[in-house]
Amino acid sequence: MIFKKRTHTCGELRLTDINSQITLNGWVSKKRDLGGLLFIDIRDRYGLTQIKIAPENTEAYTKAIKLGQEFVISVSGKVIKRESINKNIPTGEIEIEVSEIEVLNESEVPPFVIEEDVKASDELRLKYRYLDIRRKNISDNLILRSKVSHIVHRYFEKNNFVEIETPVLMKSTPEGARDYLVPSRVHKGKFYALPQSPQIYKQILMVSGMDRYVQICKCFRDEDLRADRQPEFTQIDLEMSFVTQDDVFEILEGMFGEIWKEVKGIELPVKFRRMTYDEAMKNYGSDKPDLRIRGDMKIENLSEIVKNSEFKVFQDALSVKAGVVAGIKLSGKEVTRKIIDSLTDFIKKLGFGGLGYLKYNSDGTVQSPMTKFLTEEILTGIKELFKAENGDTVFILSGENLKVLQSLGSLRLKFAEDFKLTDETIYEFLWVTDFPLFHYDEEEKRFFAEHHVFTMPKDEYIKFLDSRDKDEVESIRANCYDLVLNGHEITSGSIRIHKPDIQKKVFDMIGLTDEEAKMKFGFILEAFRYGAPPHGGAAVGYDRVIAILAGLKSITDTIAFPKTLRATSLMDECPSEVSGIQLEELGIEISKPAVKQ
RNA sequence: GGAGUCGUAGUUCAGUUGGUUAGAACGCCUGACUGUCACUCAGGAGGUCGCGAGUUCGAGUCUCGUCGAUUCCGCCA
Repeated sequence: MIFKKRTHTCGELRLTDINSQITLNGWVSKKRDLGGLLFIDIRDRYGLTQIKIAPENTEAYTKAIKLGQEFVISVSGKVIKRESINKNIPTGEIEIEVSEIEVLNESEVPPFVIEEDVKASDELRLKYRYLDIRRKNISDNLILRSKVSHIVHRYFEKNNFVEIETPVLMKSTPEGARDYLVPSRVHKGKFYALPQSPQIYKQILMVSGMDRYVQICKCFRDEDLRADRQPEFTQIDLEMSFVTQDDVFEILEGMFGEIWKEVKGIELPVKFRRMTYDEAMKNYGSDKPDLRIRGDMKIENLSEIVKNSEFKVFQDALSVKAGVVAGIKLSGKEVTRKIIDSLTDFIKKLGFGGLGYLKYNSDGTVQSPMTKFLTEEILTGIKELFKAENGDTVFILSGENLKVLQSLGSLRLKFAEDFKLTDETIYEFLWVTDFPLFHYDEEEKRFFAEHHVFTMPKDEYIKFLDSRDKDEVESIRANCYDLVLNGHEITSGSIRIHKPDIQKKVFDMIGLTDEEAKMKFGFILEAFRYGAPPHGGAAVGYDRVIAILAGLKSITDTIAFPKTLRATSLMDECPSEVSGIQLEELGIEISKPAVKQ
């Protein structure tokens, strides 16, 4: 098909282009028919330009009058100054006096109007994603994503990293998340797995001497989804040899520094704040604290102050070994009966009997259902600890340590949201370090690796690898770290075990026999026997980073073709059934679901 | 796997205590209008109230089931 190709995009013409003869290609966005004069906004991904068609130009006018929304057109004409300026768009000072118009393609009436402030539901937008992407709000995210990708590639090349592609069809390793499986036709009854991350390959590449590896890669996890979790997502995956934790931090700080500088024009600190996991849990009840919250709202431990209290709820909590009484202060907000009730509801859903509170009224009195159980000394102690002033409210929970801290952490976030205490204009990066290596699972009565089985314990804890005492084992801290941004985990990594004896002890701890270890991880263990260098790395949750840069709550709109929470694609309707022949070739039979009565 | 919210015109929504012919806005179609930019004005078409069952003289409205979207917990780095 021959057509007049564009000389400019729909976003670039300005006053300086006046009198130029130009051609634009794009979509009909809006038509304003004044009976005689006809104005049309023509759109492409660069912007919007108004074209003017006068009835005197009979041929162009007859064509133009019949144009519908989303028709694809080529218009040629002269750039002229507008009689009345539109300040809302960059091309608002000019318009095109059309001499010639060509319809390149017609369009059916779209199922929703393509405009920035779209009214359509997510469901409809996903079904017609190609129309959704015509909206600037979405296309800008994809363009941003591409820009960051270029920055990342450039940065790592400059830092002497090698970009290596690792297999998408790999061996299923049952540790961690559920794998997506791909049946093998050649080996009936056997399956490949799609990578949850290229973890094992990148460590083997370190054994190969590749030294500094990076890859922006797709990862897959067959788990239930959330707003910030898609079944397939993207990581910036990296691994380095002969490094310590600080070297990995430095490389990533540099990377985020460049991204923020180029995308946001913001200079990030050269080094990010750091906090240990234990500090984060103790102060914020979370391993990914949001540090943007005004007043910080740290959790305070009240166990010492109330230990002699006769209040039964506190006594019960403190009588068990891991029991604690702790609280959090909400400053200067009017806490009504209604708010207390809704907070109590919130806390009850987390498994508590109730929520204690001390409300310091403006007249100096203290309002609380607990005052009658607490002595003057205790009340003073609490008030002093929190530096509570009139108008503040202190909320108190008691029970098992971790649960109390996490729940106060949730409460902290809820306060931040309900009372708008978060400074949305800043970016708070934070390294959380020294994660526990293991946790004990009460149901399965065994230890599990907190991060993954190749994580190196910190030197001073290696002695506990032979212990089986729950407290001792759970006290082991690892060379394992997360990077947290505004309360979101955006990077996770560790220094890996490169010594076979330590690796064996870790396998022993999680109850993996030599034989099982060999079956699951044999190839990597074998590789490690041939001179594995000390190494470590991390993986950056790319979709989340883009979402934060774009100011989005969900990662969905950072992805061109995302899936729903039930892991389907509404546009192409996958997953879908396959033919009997396809199944037969794979040696697969579908078991019939039990008929419901 | 569990809990919540939502599902009514092409779209976004309203629809009272269960009661006659289910409404609005935008979009669409027709007509008028030569400086609009959310153009304006006049008229018109457009409905399996997600689907199925039940209660009832009568269901968009109540009950149960089911499907889909979404938020959270479990799960997941």
